[in-house]
Amino acid sequence: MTGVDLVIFTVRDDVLHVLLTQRPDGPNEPCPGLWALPGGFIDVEKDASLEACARRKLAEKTGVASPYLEQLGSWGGNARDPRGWSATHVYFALIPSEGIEPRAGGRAADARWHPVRDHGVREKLAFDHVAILSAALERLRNKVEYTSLPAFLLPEEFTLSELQHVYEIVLDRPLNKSAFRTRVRDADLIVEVPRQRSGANRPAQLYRLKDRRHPVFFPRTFSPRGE
Amino acid sequence: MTGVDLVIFTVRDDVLHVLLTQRPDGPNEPCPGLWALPGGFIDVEKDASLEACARRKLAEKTGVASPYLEQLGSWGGNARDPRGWSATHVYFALIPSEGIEPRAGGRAADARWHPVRDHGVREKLAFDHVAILSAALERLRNKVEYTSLPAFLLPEEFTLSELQHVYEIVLDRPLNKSAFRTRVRDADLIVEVPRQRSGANRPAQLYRLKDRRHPVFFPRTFSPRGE
DNA sequence: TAAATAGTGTCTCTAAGACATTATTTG
DNA sequence: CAAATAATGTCTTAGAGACACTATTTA
Repeated sequence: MTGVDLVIFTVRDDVLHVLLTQRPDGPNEPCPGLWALPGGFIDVEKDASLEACARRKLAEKTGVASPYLEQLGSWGGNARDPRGWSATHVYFALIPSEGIEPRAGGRAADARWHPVRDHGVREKLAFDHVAILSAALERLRNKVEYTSLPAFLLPEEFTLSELQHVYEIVLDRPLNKSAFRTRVRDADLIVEVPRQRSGANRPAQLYRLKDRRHPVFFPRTFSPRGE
Repeated sequence: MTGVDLVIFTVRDDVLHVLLTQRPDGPNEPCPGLWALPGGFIDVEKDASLEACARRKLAEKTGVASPYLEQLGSWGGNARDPRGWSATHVYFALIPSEGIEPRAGGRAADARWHPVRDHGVREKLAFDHVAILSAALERLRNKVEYTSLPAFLLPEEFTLSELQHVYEIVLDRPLNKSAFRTRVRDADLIVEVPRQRSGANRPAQLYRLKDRRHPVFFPRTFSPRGE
């Protein structure tokens, strides 16, 4: 049986979160009551491709129409599901948290954002989802070093300080301000919008992405970890 | 029906090659006579996992026991195979060409190395294998910029000049000699072997990889120059 | 000796990092 | 005014690129 699973990340209250659904209880249900990555099976009528299936499930769970989505990989074997040999195609999504509340749908008894600590989530996960989540985190943290991925965690308009802040959250380390700004400018990934964010201080210029679907690759990583 | 396909690269006569098999002719065979990536279906008895299946097929086709192997991604949809909705898990392998001759096995009428030009191969390919090969090439060429992947295309012992040469073949551009050498040295990925390669010139020191399974990631790409 | 390739040294340039400084708002 | 954050400038440093130079072998 071939399925599609999703690792959906967002940032809420300055912490990275992942969306999980609770497995239903029941006599023939595998991993009853455990938290799992949202997913399901391909509908050969509705889904023209694997990615179409992933987009459909993502819309069902979050209501987000066009988030950043990329394939993470696939996991398959005889040990991951008590019912026998199985394989799943896993996709990886980044969405802004503003105005998004997870929806319970179908057999997913409950869907909730879970804060991501060091290498995963506090709760015990179903199937091999610990390994999948861990791979997703590794992918995210690697790509943050040399791409514009964190921008997809922000709402449509954002300031440069806000952008730097999500980078710092995902990387879990501070970045240099002027280096960050020249890098972002040089990469030509954002455009000014004629508006500013004001507060009890100097107002900040607002920007939006030139392309909300494709990330930009920087020529270097942030900090050559030569150590 | 879920399958596993392989994109197996090697370098022969200073040119990148990919291994292809010819589809069998027959009344109910899809894409008869066209060249295709080697692959097949999972054997739930023999294959404990997707990767195990890929390694088994690779050994069958090439006889290579422990090559560099990584997952490339999966392709699935209703348009890729005339028989209907299908999905395949694709793996990506790099092997040295020395002493390796492709083996025809099972229904693969013929297996041959095909030179890779710009974006693929001269022959028409079966199914969606043009897209898969193109993705594999993109992955390879990207990773060559910041990893030690090309080293897996060389035999166990090699000189620094030979290593630089495979990089140049895959990248299709010359590299700076001294920069290349300091980078490789600093990355701590090779060790000297007490032997030299001699010819009609100064003999060259031979090296081997410290780890023939995992690539090393360099802190920067080769040429950040914004084209 | 010349030819050939191995291997190193020097200089420049780009972009990151550290950190100080200036700018512009509100209370 | 002070407080707060935005935005920029200056100096240093790491590593890539260009390219010249030295080293060591065979014929």
